[in-house]
Amino acid sequence: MKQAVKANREQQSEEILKHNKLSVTDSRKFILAFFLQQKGAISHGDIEKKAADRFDRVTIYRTLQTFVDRGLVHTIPTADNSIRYALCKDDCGKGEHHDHHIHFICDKCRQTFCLDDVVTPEIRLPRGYSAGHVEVVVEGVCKDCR
Amino acid sequence: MKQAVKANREQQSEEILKHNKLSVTDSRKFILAFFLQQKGAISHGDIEKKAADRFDRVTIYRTLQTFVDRGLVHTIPTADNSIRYALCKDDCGKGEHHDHHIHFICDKCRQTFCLDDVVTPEIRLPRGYSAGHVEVVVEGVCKDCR
DNA sequence: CTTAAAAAAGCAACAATGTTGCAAAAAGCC
DNA sequence: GGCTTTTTGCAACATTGTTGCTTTTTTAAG
Repeated sequence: MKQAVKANREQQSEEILKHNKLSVTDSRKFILAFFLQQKGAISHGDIEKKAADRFDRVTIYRTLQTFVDRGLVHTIPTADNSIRYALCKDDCGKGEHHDHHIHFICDKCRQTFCLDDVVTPEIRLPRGYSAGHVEVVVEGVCKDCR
Repeated sequence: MKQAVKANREQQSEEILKHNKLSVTDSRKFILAFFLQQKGAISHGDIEKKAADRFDRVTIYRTLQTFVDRGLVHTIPTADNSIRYALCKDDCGKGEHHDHHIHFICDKCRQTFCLDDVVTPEIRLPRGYSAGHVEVVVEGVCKDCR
């Protein structure tokens, strides 16, 4: 049963890669499947632990970079100097990101979530400043930990 | 003339340190004066460059950590893996931070500013989530670069 | 001003994280 | 299958951050 779910994620990963005109390789399938399995955002370290020597560290860095470049994942800023990555939703697609959603970091489980349903608010800036991207990170307790 | 301004910042730094019951040392005065001089937020690297071997790298790390612990400065999350620090305003004070303001990163000069007058908006979270701290980072073009 | 206790700085060594160049291997394509 | 392009693995290196310990500086008290 669980085997079937995993196989499905592998299948799904392969389709996503092809759809984005990326070569289908073991590491990319593995990392993408990890993203699909994961509810929250993940870091390079998370992948390295999970992969456990199946791939070179450098490969993981490069794969993540490729995914970011192609708009498959986006980065989430954190205060503790560890870049986290999360899968982009369909509406991100090629080129620009439309990640209007906010990010949530749980103080207890330390997981990072994309709250896709919560839209970033309009920010009124002082005269002279023009806004591009707005990033909102909320820290608190998630629904599983409360 | 400029000499006087600099001397004044040194003086001011010393007062802040004493007010926070911290020993007055060269490195602390230097780093605090740098914060006072700077409009935006600064990183460990910025200080290291500015200090140019006057202090050990470790001392800078520890000084920054002390300042954060004592509530003199706060950290700002960024997407590019470099922790940035900014001076806290008076209302932060001892213990908890009240940095309700948002942060602004200029795409052109890459400086980070605290927009003290812009208050973080209320965020309506999905059922089950409870919010603690809310961090808003806006990227765009600052008033000096437009 | 001198001095003893406390705090901070400097040094060295280490750990973690991220980057680059290049040769070998795998994927894509006819 | 064979050829071209892309990706991987490896090694070496750069940057960033941490820890333990000794020396120096600061503080506070006489």
